[in-house]
Amino acid sequence: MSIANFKEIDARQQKRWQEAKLFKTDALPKSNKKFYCLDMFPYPSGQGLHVGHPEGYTASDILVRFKRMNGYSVLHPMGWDAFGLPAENYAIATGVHPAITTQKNIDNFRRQIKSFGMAYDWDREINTTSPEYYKWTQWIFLQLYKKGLAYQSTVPINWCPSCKTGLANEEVFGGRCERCQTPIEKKNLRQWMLKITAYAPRLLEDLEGLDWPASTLLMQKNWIGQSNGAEVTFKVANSNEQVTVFTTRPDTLFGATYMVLAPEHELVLKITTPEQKEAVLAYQKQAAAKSDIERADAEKEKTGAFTGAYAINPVNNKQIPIWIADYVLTGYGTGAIMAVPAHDTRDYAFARKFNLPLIEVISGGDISKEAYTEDGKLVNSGFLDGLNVNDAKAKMIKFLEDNHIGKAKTTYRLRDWVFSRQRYWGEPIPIVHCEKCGVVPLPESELPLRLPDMEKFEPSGTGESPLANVESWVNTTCPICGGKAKRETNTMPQWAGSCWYYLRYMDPHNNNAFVDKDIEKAWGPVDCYIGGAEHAVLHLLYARFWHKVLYDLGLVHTKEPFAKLRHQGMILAFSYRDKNGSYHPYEDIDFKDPKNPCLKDGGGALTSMVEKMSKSKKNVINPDEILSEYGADAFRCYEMFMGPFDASKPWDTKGIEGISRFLKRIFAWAEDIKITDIKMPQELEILKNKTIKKVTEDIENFSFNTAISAMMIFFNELGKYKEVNQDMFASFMKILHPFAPHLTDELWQQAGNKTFLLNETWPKVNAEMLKEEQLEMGVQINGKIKDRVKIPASATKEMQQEAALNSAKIKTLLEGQEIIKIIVVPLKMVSIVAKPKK
RNA sequence: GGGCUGGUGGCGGAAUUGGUAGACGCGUCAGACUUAAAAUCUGAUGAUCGCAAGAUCGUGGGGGUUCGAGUCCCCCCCUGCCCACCA
Repeated sequence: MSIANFKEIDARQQKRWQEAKLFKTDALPKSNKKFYCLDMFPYPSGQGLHVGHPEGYTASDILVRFKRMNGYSVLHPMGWDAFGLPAENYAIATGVHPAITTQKNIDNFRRQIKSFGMAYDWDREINTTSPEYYKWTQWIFLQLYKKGLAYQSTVPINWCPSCKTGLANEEVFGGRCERCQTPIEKKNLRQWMLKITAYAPRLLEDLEGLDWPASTLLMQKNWIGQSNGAEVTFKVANSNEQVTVFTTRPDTLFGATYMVLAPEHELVLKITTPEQKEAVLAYQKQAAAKSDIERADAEKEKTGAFTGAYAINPVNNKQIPIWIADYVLTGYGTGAIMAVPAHDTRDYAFARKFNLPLIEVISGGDISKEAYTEDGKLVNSGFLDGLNVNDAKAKMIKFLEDNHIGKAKTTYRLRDWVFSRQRYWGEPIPIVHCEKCGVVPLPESELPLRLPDMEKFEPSGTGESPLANVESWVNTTCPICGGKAKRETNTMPQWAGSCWYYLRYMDPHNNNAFVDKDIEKAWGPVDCYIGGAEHAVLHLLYARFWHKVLYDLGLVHTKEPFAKLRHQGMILAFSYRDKNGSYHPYEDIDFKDPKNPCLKDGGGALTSMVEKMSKSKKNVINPDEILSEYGADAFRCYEMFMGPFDASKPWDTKGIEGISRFLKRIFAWAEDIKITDIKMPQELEILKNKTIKKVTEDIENFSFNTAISAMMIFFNELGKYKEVNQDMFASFMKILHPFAPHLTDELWQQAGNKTFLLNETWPKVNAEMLKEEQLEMGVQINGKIKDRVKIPASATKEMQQEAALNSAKIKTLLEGQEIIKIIVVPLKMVSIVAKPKK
């Protein structure tokens, strides 16, 4: 019996696969059975692969190998999302060009990913920073521009004083920069914007029918944030001005006791009375100076100022005061609200603070204590009195529309997308600014517009990109008039390249189009997309938006890019702290007493926690080390065995030992056995069929952990046999192959086969065989399990009942008892209800 | 504050529509092999009581529905994630 050398097996098999071009995908699927399985491509960071990366890649690899063995043409590509801040920041610090850093990191990532034996077609590898790729990112931008979906705007943007760049709302968390945690400031800058809001209704509607995790669908829904309500126009008293407000509660219009404009609202200074001017200006100044953190703090006291002006409620002609306050946001609705303090918690707090009146219009609550926001009967509301909230809404909207003072209106929380960054390491925006002609898109023939070489990458600090310093690049001629012009110096955000990469994989070397139409029709859409839940909103929403634009242009044939989506959970790790709070590495810990881990050197007891891996917590696992110790197959199987695919779960290096033992046992067994044409015992045949069925279903359901468990149970039995027939051996090798491809191909070839398992056919389940199985059934008396009896899988209800009543133990227990009822659960149990005889 | 998750042995986790809780693996203990250790193999392993057969209790806590609840209903507690004045 020899010991498996997994390192050698990995190397040998990977070489054979490569020489045989085993993973090469044809230009088009062979039939309509196609399977496009996509991993979210990584950002190639300097740290190398995290143990979390291969979790998703292994799952997609299992699926792809499984589908291929089931006769599908598969597309399974990998590439690099390589633009981004870390490489640029590294360049600023060291002077090393981002292209060099990026290339080095990509080479390392590719080496690591290849070492796991993933069945990627590496001929389709893409890199978002290569001009051949970003040519088409720029090309799509031009299409967006031509459709009027890209526009310039001077907007108060989120400015990170540390990164010296603007950030999208989505990159700001809690008022701080997503990357460096610096508090955000406001800065007015000219920006390129993408009109994603134009697609808000479709981005919402088309979520229906996607096979995505429910929580992700919900997050997208909330992010788009549809709310249905009405716009109502109020005249300003003693003035020609009018204010339109948006409300989701038109039913409460009779309860409006004041109005609030956002401090930045354009009408504020026009309507403010001279007496109030000073107070209003002071408040505006104060609001502008506030940081986002302060403004977003919902717990803080309400603030505001009275303008001196009054608005006329169009339904009852009452005059109500107009205030300004920063709890009303410029960017949402119309930037103005009618305040109904009796039935809105924010208005209630504001009215209490400034002693504004309340009018109850919906009964059911106690408005002397708090705002009442639930349903109830309308009161004090003229023609709405007596209705419930929903009916009142409908009736009010009809009234508003009939009298031309308002209309039904749907608004969205979604904002347009700030699509420019004042950065070097991104796709140049293919636009020139001509002195005569203004904004001129670059002709498509001039793409790609390459990034110029640079030596210094510091941001200008004024808000302009470092590209502004490269005069030879910036100064150009206008494509229309030939006159003097300057290139756009903003670059695209990191999300740009990932908005369409899944299309490029289908046709990665096409020089004439971003993807050939027929090829897209054959491979699209992505059948299964796998990646982390952290992209549940941003990347997935942006990519859907671009896809819909391309769909409208007739360039892709489906409305949605990703038919099915699954997230892998995060891989965490145990960390151990002593009573002083210091972390200790795994090697220093004694686990003798499983309930009380302590330090090996006699130090005190430790408390364990499951946390994210980080150097400071001394719990980082390096995939390269694991791989060289246990081999690729053990790594793959362990990550799949740890727990449910989508749950976050802690890495436990002890756990991989168990998997490694499982694989070693298989190797030792396979080296030892004789493969002949003997007949195997029926119990083993039954178990084999059961296992095939279970593994097949589990792969389809992403239950990889239980699939491995089923194969362990099978092998615990199979491993006892020293002579097996070809079918038994082949079936086991085939179902294990997607999980442990190196070991199984090695053993397959050792057994004299010239083929690769990937080209073999997935084993079929013999349903007849499963009927022969002997099952153990529970017998309950009055709800408690009293005995277990054997029945065949083909047993009828009558046979089950008979078997239960024939049990000696049950007979004894039923002596002197009267049976009231017998419940038979098919193939599971018999439940007897009995009570003592009188 | 809102939304979404999840809470099962010492640990990771199993458990179709309510139907035998703890599969599989780790760890631990005992035994075999060994001069010894490692590796490997065999067995035991939810808790409590008991020599034993067995009994009782057990899926965050408390109630309920049911012949039967980890699973369904009501109340409460805790974890993690996301969003936070969206009218």
